[in-house]
Amino acid sequence: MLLTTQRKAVVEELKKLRTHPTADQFFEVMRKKTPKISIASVYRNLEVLSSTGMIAKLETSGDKNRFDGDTSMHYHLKCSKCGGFVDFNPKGAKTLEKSLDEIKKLNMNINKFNIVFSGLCGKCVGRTTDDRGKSYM
Amino acid sequence: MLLTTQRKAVVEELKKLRTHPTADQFFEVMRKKTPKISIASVYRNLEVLSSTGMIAKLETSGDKNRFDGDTSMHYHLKCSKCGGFVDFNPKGAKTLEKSLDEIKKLNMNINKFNIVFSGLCGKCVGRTTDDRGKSYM
DNA sequence: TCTTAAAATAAGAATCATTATCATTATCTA
DNA sequence: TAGATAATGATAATGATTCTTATTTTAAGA
Repeated sequence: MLLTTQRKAVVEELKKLRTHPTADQFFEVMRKKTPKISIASVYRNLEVLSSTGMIAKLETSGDKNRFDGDTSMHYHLKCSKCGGFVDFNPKGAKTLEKSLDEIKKLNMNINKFNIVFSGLCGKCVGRTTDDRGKSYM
Repeated sequence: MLLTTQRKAVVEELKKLRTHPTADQFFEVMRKKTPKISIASVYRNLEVLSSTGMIAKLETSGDKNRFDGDTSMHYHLKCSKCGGFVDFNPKGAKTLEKSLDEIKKLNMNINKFNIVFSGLCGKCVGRTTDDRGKSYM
């Protein structure tokens, strides 16, 4: 993958945001900076950049994928009414219970969680793969 | 919401599966039992049944939503190559680190996790809402 | 058990986010 | 700078999901 001028700009602009935009929302942001950019390039580049770990793809959105310039380990809190996404850093809260206590203090009424670990299963380990997701371990 | 014969059948058939099917995959399963069923009804009923908590929706949009008849608290392990989804019960593993240790024993090479808590944010609590997600707390 | 209103269903059309195509342009390497 | 490779822009194609509407089922009261 080439780190082109456009791709650098995508990473840079995404890192400025704390809004966890969808691809089409981010297209509008990029368009203000570089009006010639194509929506196909935005989709393509968000995908390829997240596959290398330079940005993060939030795959538990319920609807569209969202992207995050912050690749450090953190959780997300999603409001099921307004659709807003905010970060939650579980630094002190080692267990799920502790995290939920912390989240309650944020005035957030959690009623659901989606926890998905992804990687290669036993059958697929050893096969050639394009998966180059960033490791947190 | 009426618990019609069809909806009872949807819940019953989904609970038989451990495959976490997408809506269209589940349509094929249902069709074998009740050939007249419409794909629109499958989408509609999986949605409404998960909104009441009778079944679970796996909001791992990475691709399509998947549905799970098992509504007990558990995590999911997703293979990024073959696309398979399997359950992980974190009963003994209180912390994320412990969970990751357990998952390694399952011969699964995790390189990513998505953790999303959902509910109502401070602004939206108190507003009327259609959100009736099942509470785990 | 009828009757009636409300809710659910089937079938297919419409929508719309995402992906694919392909000609053009940018980038890398020698 | 030239040639090879990869990326981009524009737009068409795809396909999953939602919407529409006529019909059927359901619940509950007479």
